[in-house]
Amino acid sequence: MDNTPDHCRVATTMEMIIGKWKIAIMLNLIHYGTMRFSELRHVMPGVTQKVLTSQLRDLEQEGIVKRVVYPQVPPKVEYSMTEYGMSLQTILEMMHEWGKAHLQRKTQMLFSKDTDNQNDKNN
Amino acid sequence: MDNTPDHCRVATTMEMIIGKWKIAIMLNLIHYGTMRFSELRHVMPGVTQKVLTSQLRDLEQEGIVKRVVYPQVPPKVEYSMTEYGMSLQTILEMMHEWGKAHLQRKTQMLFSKDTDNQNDKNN
DNA sequence: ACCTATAGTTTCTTCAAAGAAACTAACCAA
DNA sequence: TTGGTTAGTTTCTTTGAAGAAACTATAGGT
Repeated sequence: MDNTPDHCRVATTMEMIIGKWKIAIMLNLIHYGTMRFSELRHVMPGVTQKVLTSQLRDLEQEGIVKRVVYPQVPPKVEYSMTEYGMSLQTILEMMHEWGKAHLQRKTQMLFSKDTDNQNDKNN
Repeated sequence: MDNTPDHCRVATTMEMIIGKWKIAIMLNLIHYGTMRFSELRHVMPGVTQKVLTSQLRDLEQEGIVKRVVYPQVPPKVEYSMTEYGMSLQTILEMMHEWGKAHLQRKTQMLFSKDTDNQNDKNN
């Protein structure tokens, strides 16, 4: 009675955090501690500068990621998880584990499909 | 060295599961056990039939949701989490909790912004 | 003959997120 | 003065997801 419309809003909240590359960014920052912009780009080839920037801005605005600019030339900007952001660590790592297992499961299902007809022959 | 490109793929996997309404669907199914199509629609006003159907199909295809059709007129179709889907329960509930707290935090920040200037007066 | 209920499907439209590619700023080194 | 480095921004295009609204199938009731 008080938990029903809840579900919707919570999902909405999670979406802010889950945007194509945000999980990957956070996992990398948790793993490496602190990273420069170019390092993030390096461990995540496939994301464009524009998108990476905007995802980082989003996370920063939510208080999950901290951005530190060093006034140098060439520029140096370091990103890291805030303490608040770290409250997501367990969830993110569970997602990571679950996702890995899920991929394995799907791969297995592809193989077992091929051998499905000859099921008891091969074992 | 073996965990870097990983992050990308895992995020990709999670995306399949996180699509606008999927978290809400799963949380509801976990909470209520088994639900008819119309019941899902009822607890999630705001989602159209088309979208609800397609999200359910996705979840079904991933082996997370089970769909049971009763050959009746008018039709009766029941949805529930599979055992495999239930392996997401902990993650989903943690997301639920975290999301709730996150919303509260943001609400608080809105209020505290108003009173920020008079900070030590009020306490 | 018509209405109702349930669980969809179909078609058309809209919109935001994402991608590609080029451009910028600032300073240093050769 | 040309080039290199880093961390972006800008512009334009593409794509996919989602929404709105109407249509479908089927049987039982009146």
